[in-house]
Amino acid sequence: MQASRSMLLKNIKTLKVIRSEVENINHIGLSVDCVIFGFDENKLKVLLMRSDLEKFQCKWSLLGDLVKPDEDLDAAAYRILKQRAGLDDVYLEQVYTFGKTNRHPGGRVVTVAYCSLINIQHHKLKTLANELHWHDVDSVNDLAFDHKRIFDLSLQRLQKRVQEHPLGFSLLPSKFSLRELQNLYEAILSIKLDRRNFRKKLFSMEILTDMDEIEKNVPHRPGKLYKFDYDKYEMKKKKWTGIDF
Amino acid sequence: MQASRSMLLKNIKTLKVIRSEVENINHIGLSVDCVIFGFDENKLKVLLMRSDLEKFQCKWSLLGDLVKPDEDLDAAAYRILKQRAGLDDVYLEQVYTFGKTNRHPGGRVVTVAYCSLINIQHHKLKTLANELHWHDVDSVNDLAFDHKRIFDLSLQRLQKRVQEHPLGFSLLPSKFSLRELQNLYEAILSIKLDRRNFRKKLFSMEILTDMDEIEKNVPHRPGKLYKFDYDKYEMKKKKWTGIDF
DNA sequence: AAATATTGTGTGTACTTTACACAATAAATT
DNA sequence: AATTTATTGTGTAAAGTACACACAATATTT
Repeated sequence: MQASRSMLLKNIKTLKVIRSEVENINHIGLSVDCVIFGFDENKLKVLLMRSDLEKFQCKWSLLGDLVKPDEDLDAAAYRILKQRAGLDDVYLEQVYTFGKTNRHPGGRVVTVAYCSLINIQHHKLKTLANELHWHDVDSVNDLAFDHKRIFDLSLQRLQKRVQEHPLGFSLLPSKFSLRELQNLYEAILSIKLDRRNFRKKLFSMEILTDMDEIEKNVPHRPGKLYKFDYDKYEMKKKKWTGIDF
Repeated sequence: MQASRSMLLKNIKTLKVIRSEVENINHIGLSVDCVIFGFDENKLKVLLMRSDLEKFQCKWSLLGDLVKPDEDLDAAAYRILKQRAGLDDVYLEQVYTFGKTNRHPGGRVVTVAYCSLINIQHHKLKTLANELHWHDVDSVNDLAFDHKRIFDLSLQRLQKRVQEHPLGFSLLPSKFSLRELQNLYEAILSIKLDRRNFRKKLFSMEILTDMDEIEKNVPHRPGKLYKFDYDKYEMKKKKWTGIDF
């Protein structure tokens, strides 16, 4: 044991050289990929970067990187978001872990997907090492690695979560009209909603505060502005019991 | 590059000896932990094993092991279940990945939790290396590592999933009475349900087939037996659209 | 002043959920 | 054989929720 420790110290340089080989043979790399959703021009968007791997150089990919050995998994996700896009103050949620042996061309890498919803106006992106771009979700198709699958699952998860929890509001300005809110749901869920029933539903939930302001710079009758009241939501939210399938 | 490869071959034994050190310093270990739920005597149960680590020798733990470098993540989960409990033919579902740096005393190990529901009668356990036991879920409290947290989250996930999908049936014999089914839901969700409304709900879903048989060996009027019809469920299942929070 | 685009509002119908009580039956006990 | 016990099987009314649907009011642009 003592012998092997001193040998380790002597071989440290050699180890560094051969580390990539060792990793491929004996170890599993761990990465995080972030699927960041935004909403702009009535469309749901996803933030993508240019892949840094040669093989995939021309393709877009999710915002990802390897997790460091002394870094909490969640912390890695926040670091990556900060490093790749300069994003701070966003809430990330773990989605799923992808672990096929052949999913990454550079060796065995298991990746944990995280996702977030941000207001594109409120978060200015800092482009650093990598090129960044907001893509329409319906035109995402040819991503690097297995990122299309990761993206698809994240979108599916978002569609479910947005129906069960008041997440949608974080994609909008803090004051919004009911039309903006309805457009948001229609975009995320790819459905058409009845305007009267949508309003009735939202008002009956009593989670919106009337700001006594109206929209500006619209070429038609302006709508009233509201904000989402989280406390009211906490009071009123459904408690789930019983079968529902 | 060629030099480093031959060096790798020469040092392979040394590398094996020092691997655990290297792992602690440079690498992240990856494991899978399985949370297996069962149902017996009207109680929800979870399958636990004795920890193999010394420090935790007296504690129970989830069924887990390291993922092999050339093994798909899902495959590792199925292998572990087979090796630890002799279980085959069960459906596993990924729950969450736990990645705090300090979660495992033996070094950096990130673990992916999987969960499953099985019928205790239909799957005979094979105790191999490790002692196994079915524990009542409400009396689970002092597990090894962070397994209590993993268990808690898995139970929470189960409670949600069982309300949205017809998973509960896999915990029962293929022919069951409505009382057994109701007991199951009451046990998983820790709630009391109205018997008449429960029956009405289930019948109105038209997912049960009447087997024209009755219970045996009950000290009271026996109930009719039914089976779950997956095809009917597929036809009838809810499609979710709209806001629901 | 007229045209345009969108806001704001109400009602009836169908369906779903909930609360609640009593007679029928098989087994076990006397 | 009669009684007790434990549980099955059944219906209805009231409250709430979901859905389909049309028209007048208003701010902006032409």
